[in-house]
Amino acid sequence: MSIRKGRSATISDVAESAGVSRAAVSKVIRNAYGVSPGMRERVEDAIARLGYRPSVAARALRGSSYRLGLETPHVNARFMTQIVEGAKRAVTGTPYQIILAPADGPEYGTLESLADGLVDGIIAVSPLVDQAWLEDLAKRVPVVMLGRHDTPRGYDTVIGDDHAGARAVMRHLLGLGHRRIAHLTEPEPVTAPGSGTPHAIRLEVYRACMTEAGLTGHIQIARRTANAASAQSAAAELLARPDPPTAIFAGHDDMAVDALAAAARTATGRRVAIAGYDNTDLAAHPLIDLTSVDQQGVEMGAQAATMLLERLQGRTEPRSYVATTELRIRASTTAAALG
Amino acid sequence: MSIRKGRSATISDVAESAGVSRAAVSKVIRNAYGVSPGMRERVEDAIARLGYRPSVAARALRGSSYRLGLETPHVNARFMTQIVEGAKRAVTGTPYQIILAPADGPEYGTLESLADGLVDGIIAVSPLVDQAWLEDLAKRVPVVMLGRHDTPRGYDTVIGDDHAGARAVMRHLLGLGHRRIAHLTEPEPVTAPGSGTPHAIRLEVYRACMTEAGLTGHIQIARRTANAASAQSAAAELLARPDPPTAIFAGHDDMAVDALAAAARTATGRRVAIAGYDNTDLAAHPLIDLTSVDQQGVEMGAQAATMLLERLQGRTEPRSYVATTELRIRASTTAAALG
DNA sequence: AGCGCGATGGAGAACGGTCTACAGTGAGGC
DNA sequence: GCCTCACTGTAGACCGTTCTCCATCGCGCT
Repeated sequence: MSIRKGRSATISDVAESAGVSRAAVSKVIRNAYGVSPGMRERVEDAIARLGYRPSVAARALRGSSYRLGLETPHVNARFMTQIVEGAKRAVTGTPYQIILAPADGPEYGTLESLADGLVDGIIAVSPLVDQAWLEDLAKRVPVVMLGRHDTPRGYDTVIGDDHAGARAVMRHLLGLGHRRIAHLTEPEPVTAPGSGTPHAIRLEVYRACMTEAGLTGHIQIARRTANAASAQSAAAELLARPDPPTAIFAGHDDMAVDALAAAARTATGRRVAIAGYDNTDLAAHPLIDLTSVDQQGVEMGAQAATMLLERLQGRTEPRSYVATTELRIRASTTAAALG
Repeated sequence: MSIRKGRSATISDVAESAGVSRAAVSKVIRNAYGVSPGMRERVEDAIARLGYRPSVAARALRGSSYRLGLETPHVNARFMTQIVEGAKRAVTGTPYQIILAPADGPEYGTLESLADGLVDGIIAVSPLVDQAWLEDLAKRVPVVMLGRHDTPRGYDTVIGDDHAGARAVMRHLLGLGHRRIAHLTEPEPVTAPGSGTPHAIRLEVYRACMTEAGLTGHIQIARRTANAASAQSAAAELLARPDPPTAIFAGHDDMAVDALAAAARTATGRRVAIAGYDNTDLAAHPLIDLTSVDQQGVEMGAQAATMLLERLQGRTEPRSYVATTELRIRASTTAAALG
């Protein structure tokens, strides 16, 4: 009963205080079989009296930490809020909690540090890690990858229908009569053909749509620079070209918002149609009013967490969830006069 | 050497593979005293060969997890990105990592679950927890509170100079000739007088400035509703009053951005001067162009993490860091014609 | 030769839980 | 009266580290 100063009560303290064994206390807190009502009551009293809380570290060492780790890349932060929201919703009512691990630079490091026994499962938004490496990781801890268009082996995936979403954007812009449509996207490695990232597919669809429309000559691609979070300068450079685009399809809303800024900053305050992706909450703001693709980020986050919980229940065969997309047309494309 | 399928290598595996004891391996990975160059090399070889990574859970159980927990409230998310950025920067080059714990509802739960042996220190943005409870928490694990204007005992605090910041906003708005200035703030408990929250102080300064200017009769306070993240409806209600304000001082940028939306949505698209707080990156966007108070969020986050590291080094006397503020005047206040 | 000493490596006890195997106990069936 | 059995509760190993002794060894010194 005498707890050392500044230390929390342990299961031994509770056991001593309740006059039972540690194993008995463990049974009570785990709702395990073989506990008489009388003992349950005594133990619960002792727990309340001492303010006992089980040590996550000790639990994790033996079995589960009851924490799910969500790796959040620094870019595209606004979309992540949807994912987090959904994941939190999915674990409500379960003993599990979501913790976030901000990825500084190389995703490998963040993922590994999550896997170092801290969490029972990982949701990652790191499309660039090697598949073999990922399979290896998934052998140790359940993994759900967000936005990875490959055939998952050992892990699960949650993706949006990037083909449909990107095509909807392009059809919309082409339907408005735009011909000089540019694509604003992520730095090179993220869009490498065949890498299976959402941005690679959106770029690929952009190219395909331009080609189908006979606009191969008007294909223009601008990229956010790797070290700057903002895509403003990339967009500005695009608008300053001799033959500037009349429309920009941005790879996600954060870049689209940056493009809006770049357009607003031009000397003439040029009206250029701008579309984004993810339908983040800022897109609906009347001063931004951004046409964007809703890919149900919240639902994606919830599905990802649910899949992890299923794995922890014992599922072993891989699953994939594909979120449907819907184009939200707003003033950022419709109000721009076609130059 | 034979590692069970799907499990990571343990320190024992490394020890066996290198032909040394577990203690020796531990010494090597901790850079402890008493390691010969020869042994170091053999152990490091074995570590590389097996891809060994120490278990965080086991480390945490014995001593340190090398993780610092940052509790992030769901509201005012954009300000949090600054804090996270700063905290990450401060731990760069140390063995520590930042993990984020999104607070769902009651802060007590999130903080306790962080304190359950998961992290070596806690940065919290939960001004509403009871001081005695907090002191108790701080006895078990180092705690830095962000935005808590009390005299810390046992924990540290990082705050902005809310008196100066709020006064700068009010002086600015009054200087522009506004008389009907409203304050848009957080729900009731967060602004309770004497609670020492930033929002309580900003509200208090608002009242004081209005009173000093002889505008007691024009004091109008609107609050975000507790269950809605957005302050749009609160701002809309404000603008629909019979005697609507010509200026709104919003408690932070997210609410200010909501107020901008509400103003833009009015039938007349009313021009109302709007000022925020925190100078989030969106404030500088030309389509938002929000007057706001820069309180050096990144520096606050960095200071908070640094203070934790100091505590972990052994510091025991409490410290407080007060960030200076600077008003960034933008079009959201200067472009509005005074009604 | 005997001694002290710094340098090196190891043995083994924690840390706080979980979980398996087992002991005790009282009731019921024969 | 004895055996079986369901039900409770406990003992003790184990998870993967850290860390405090402790043993050993080579070496210089008296």
